[in-house]
Amino acid sequence: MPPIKVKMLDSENGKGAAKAARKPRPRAQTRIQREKQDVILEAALDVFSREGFRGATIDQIAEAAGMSKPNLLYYFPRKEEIYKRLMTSMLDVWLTPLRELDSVGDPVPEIRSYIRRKLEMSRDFPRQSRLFANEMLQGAPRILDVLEGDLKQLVDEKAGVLEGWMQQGKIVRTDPYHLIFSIWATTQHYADFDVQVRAVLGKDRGGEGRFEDAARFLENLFMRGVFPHKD
Amino acid sequence: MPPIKVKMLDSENGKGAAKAARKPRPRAQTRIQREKQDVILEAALDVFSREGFRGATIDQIAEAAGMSKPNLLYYFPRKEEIYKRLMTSMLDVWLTPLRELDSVGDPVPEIRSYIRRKLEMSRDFPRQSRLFANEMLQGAPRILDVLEGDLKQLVDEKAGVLEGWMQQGKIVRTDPYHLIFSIWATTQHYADFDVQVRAVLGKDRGGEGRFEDAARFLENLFMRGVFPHKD
DNA sequence: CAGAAATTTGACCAGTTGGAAAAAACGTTA
DNA sequence: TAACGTTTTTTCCAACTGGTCAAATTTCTG
Repeated sequence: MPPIKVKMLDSENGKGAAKAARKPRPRAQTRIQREKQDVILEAALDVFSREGFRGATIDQIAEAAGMSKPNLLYYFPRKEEIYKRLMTSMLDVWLTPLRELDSVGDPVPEIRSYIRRKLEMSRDFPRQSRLFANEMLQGAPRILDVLEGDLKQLVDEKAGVLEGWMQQGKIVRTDPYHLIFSIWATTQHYADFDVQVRAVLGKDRGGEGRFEDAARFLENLFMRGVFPHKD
Repeated sequence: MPPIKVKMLDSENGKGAAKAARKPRPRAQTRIQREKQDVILEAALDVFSREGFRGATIDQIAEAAGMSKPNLLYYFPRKEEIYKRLMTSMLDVWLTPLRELDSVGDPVPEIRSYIRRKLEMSRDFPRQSRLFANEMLQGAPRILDVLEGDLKQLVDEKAGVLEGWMQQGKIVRTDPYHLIFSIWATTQHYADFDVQVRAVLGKDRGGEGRFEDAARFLENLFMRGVFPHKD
């Protein structure tokens, strides 16, 4: 009955999707459908990223989206659908910076701008970062297959790129996987642990400028640490 | 009625604690009380670190602790008590490595061993790390005062130590706060994002050796990045 | 061992939760 | 405007939630 078909990263259940409608015309999405779905996803991002999957309630999401619970359930027949949709779309965006790491480019600006872009994502999409972190903390029960599949593959490839640069002597010889981890960790920290960062920096230094400072610091850390130095 | 008095980092509610017992003898803790409380806290750490405060249920904790819900509630009359106890004791342990950073020592081994100890904590107490991370993701509603108080104070002090070293030219001149953040981020990553790390490293490299590799990598990153280099 | 204190259990409760069903309201288009 | 598909609201429910309470059981102490 629900007119929304969601592409999901399902792995186990293949039963709920049956129940063929009498009029099998899916009939393309309405304008309202698209709009409301966006509103819901936006609200859900807020709630899920704070409370995690179990901690979030449909009521909270519905209220944040400015609609009644049954109305919300009309668009996403179950809580998990919302979460999955958020997850997949987030993962896609989230990995774009790494995908753009180009073996053809020069290592220094390539790595530098990768770090910068990742930091910008923490600044501009902190909730997505937290959503992801929340899933990780829970042991990634819903996206483990993605991690072991697409993500591993992408990282393997980029680790290869880094290793190539190392062999050419363009960057210091080190573990490419842990290098990637450290970039993830340091940049995402500013989204996931934002409260702590701001609390420690205090009112004066905890403003928007903290991202500038972080960028400067990280660039320094990685450049001096990762690249051969001759001074 | 409940014989357990918990030291908590309360900030607002000062009402529930009243209700003076008729026999005001607190009567010291029983052996059973100590044992069971430990069992409960252990179980609660498991559940809270995975599900967060809201996501965790007393039933889950009780089952993990091998006792009935009312029995558990006999020792900790409310869910929040358990959480607070975990939080305070965890925070204390968690900051020990930073407290030990000694201004008198030599910067290189001091910072190096700080990183090592933090990484060891991620390896040996990953659930504590995740518990903390979970609280951060939620905006630290229950420990914000600690962050802005004790934690900030400690970090301010240690940032001062780092700055001293910088002025002596013993370490590279950089932002001491973000340096501390980056050590936190990179080391805690191996606890909080453990699933991801293992998924990406794969079966062959994802074993226990990953902490060795991480230690080697991080040492390299920070030493070469933070300290003046003359080769 | 008796009695008291400590511990455990079972039954229970009110509020919340995810979700179903159906009817009502709305919008569109022939 | 009538008919039909879409959207929204109302009502409802069973399972789960945090927590209470009194009774039953176990453990300790004199």
